[in-house]
Amino acid sequence: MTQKIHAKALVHFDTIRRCGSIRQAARQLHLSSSALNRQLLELESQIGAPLFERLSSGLRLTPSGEVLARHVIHVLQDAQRMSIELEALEGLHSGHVDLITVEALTHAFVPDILQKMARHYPKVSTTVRIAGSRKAAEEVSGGAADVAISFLYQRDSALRQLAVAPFAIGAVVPPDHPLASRESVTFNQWAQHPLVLPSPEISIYEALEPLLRACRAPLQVIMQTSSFELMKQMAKQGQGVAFVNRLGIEDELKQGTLVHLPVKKAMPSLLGIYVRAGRSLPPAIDRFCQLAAAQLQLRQVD
Amino acid sequence: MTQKIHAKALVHFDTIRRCGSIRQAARQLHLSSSALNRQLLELESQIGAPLFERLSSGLRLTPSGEVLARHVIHVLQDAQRMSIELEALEGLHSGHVDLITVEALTHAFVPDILQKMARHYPKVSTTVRIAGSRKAAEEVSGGAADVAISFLYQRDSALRQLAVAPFAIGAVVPPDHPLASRESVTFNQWAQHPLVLPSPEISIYEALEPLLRACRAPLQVIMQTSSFELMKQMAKQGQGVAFVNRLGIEDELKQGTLVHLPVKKAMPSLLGIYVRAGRSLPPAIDRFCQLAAAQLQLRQVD
DNA sequence: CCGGGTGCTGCATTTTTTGCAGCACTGTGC
DNA sequence: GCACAGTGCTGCAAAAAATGCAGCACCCGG
Repeated sequence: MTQKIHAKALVHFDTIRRCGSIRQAARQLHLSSSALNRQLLELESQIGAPLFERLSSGLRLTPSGEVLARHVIHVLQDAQRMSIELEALEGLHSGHVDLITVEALTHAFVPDILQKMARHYPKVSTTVRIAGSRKAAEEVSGGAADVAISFLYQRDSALRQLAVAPFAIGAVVPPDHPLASRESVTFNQWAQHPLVLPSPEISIYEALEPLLRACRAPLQVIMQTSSFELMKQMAKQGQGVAFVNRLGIEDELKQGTLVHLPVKKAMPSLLGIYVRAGRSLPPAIDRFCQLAAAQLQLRQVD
Repeated sequence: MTQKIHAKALVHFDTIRRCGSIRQAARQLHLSSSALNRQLLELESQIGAPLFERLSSGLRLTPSGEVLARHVIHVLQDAQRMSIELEALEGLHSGHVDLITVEALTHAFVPDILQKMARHYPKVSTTVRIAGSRKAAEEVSGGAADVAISFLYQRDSALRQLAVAPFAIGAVVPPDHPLASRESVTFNQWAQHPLVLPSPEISIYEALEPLLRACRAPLQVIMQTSSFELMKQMAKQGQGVAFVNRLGIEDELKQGTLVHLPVKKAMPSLLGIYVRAGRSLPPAIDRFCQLAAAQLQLRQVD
């Protein structure tokens, strides 16, 4: 992304122009259409002339709009050029990212991000701490870490969510498990088997808890742990059924040593990237977040 | 002035660069130094590098700062160019200014502005209404007029003050008046003579009122009027002493038919240019205000 | 005539910007 | 040597701006 030096209204105008529609641009910019509309009206008032013709199907540039559009394009392009110039000068040849995340992401998700980070910005150093999902969020809102990549259910006004993606929670068992071939299984059916449950520090606990309460049959809980790795190993050895999302067991799924069977009616995990609200991100952290968001989108679709 | 399309921070950065000092730039921009300082810090945080070296006597650009400065200069220059292009297109070939002002300014101040306006922007139409100073302000805050050029003592949060200048209030008499040759005269001395006083609608009343209350001698008020012209004529004919500021009697002062003797301890009149607060000005009104502000500065110094 | 698309607006809320007052520091002149 | 005027910077509270929600009017294709 180009520098965020320039007035939002200009970038927004540019987006509206490209989309040909306010509402569509709003979706692309993660803004409400009303906010965007008002920015456009304000801009037109400043210019003193309408920038778009309002057609029933959207917008088309007026002559004045084209003049402004040219200017904005020049400005944003030159900003991009300057951005590169600044980076070459010193921008991303220094900097540090203090990341805090959860154990489940240490197997693939976070290493992948770090690899890309190291490739693009080798001079940026990184520290990674592991914590429970809520604890990770607290560290960021308290300023003790720059970025959290964590599963959170409730929004926190002290945090800004840069990206999110849902990941279905499923039962995890070896492929030879009796229920492994079923298309879908309800939680009550799993409840008959030995269970490996997360302890409350782990976010999945929150998603599972309503199901556990609703389940009237006696549960055979053979272990409750905050260690994702331990849950996974227990599942792998067939000692019990664990409940997690895809992330962190993707190798095993590919190798066929585990199968992941989505649990009906379970809230999906919400993996998000969080920074402290109201903070302007230094370039190193900004780039890190962009890479992380890209990685998130990548994992979500495949 | 160039378009106000761009982020304030950029224009402010440019001003800081030219001034070489935050506090000086703040004065020039009519901002507090703290606000400006924070904008600079925020900008540096966005860029990820300091833009100025802090010397004890001010600021000097760093290499990163020079890169940004170049970009900003390009942007602002191109904005200027675009501005002209837009005006040529349609900007100031239409538009209307709804002005409300006070009688005293109809002799020279407002006509001068209107003349310049007509010369620079012949297609912009203007309406001018006359009212008492407070009434004029109300019309603007209520949206019934675009601009007020008026004397106001108390600030109104519904109004934005684009410019102000103080004008000393003085006694106005023909040159052959007994006290005309005095260097300075106290209000009490004037009180012995026949007085022509303003009525409360006129702002000068507010400035005079404390002096009138403080004056224990019996006053010989031969007339109280809201008509500036009437006060002036009464003074000219020697029927009584009027109290006004220089504006509106400048012709007579130049011709020598009246003299203006500042009254000690009288609050000066505060002539200001006002628009509704929180409003973004259409180009025509914006230009009008700029011309008016320039005229204000012109009259103030000479 | 319905449903989904558009731009737009009033209102309450959140977020950002601003000014005031005051701190620490640095040269300058007496 | 020491007050003094100048600098940049910061905590806090008030002012201002941006935003989202819900809902309006409109238009077009089924």
